[in-house]
Amino acid sequence: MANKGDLLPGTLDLLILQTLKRAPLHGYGIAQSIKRVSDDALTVEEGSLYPALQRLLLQGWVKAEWKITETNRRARFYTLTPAGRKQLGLEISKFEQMMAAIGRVLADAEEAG
Amino acid sequence: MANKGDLLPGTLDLLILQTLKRAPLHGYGIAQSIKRVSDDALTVEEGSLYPALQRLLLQGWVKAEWKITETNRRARFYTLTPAGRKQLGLEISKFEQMMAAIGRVLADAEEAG
DNA sequence: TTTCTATCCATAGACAATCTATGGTTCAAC
DNA sequence: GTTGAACCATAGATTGTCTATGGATAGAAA
Repeated sequence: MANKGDLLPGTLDLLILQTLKRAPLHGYGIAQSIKRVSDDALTVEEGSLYPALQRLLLQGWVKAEWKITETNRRARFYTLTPAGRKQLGLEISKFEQMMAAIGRVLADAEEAG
Repeated sequence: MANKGDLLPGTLDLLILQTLKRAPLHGYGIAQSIKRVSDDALTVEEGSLYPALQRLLLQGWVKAEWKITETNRRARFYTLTPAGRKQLGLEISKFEQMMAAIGRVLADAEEAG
């Protein structure tokens, strides 16, 4: 089974927060950015993205304001809050610990227990 | 939100298959092994483990037989099948691709788009 | 001989996170 | 005036993991 989806479950918030760390962006732009920066390996569906943004708003990790885009449209721009920046740090370190742990399991060859 | 759990969603099958690659094991032993090899960073709850094993059985990636343990108990020993071994390879490479992609996003600092 | 702990099995139900599907608005190009 | 891309957003299905529960047995300790 594993994951049939477009990204690893549990990593979406991390990806969004990290993307917003670079600069405030609207939802569509966030999805584009993640796709582009990951060389098309990660695709965030809108049905995943907007609920995630709602969660992040509720947590106070991002804030949103309506602005006009370069293409002259109304769009909600999301900005990382200080709390969000802190949260991003937490998630990164948690994620790295996970990766290290999984790496140990994958690297494990053969020894006594 | 991220993940409150004990492991990254989407990685459990990978961890189980990898653990069984070393040697056939019963459920309890699989959980112990993952915990030990990961230096206690990854804990697989029984309520996660057994449903996962059922899925793996259904997929034909592992097979099971009742045996007697070293401690003289009846236990179901799970063994990786050839298909399971192949699947493990797939999941590892998929996982590594994911990690690389996420790594690119995390490493991304500041540039035009 | 009772009781406790560790070893083992397994399922039901809750919950969280993502995806699919849908529907809508507006700008710009044709 | 139609099309397509840029944008928003929600409902419902699905999946995966966790919590909670329940049970059996071996061996040690009391």
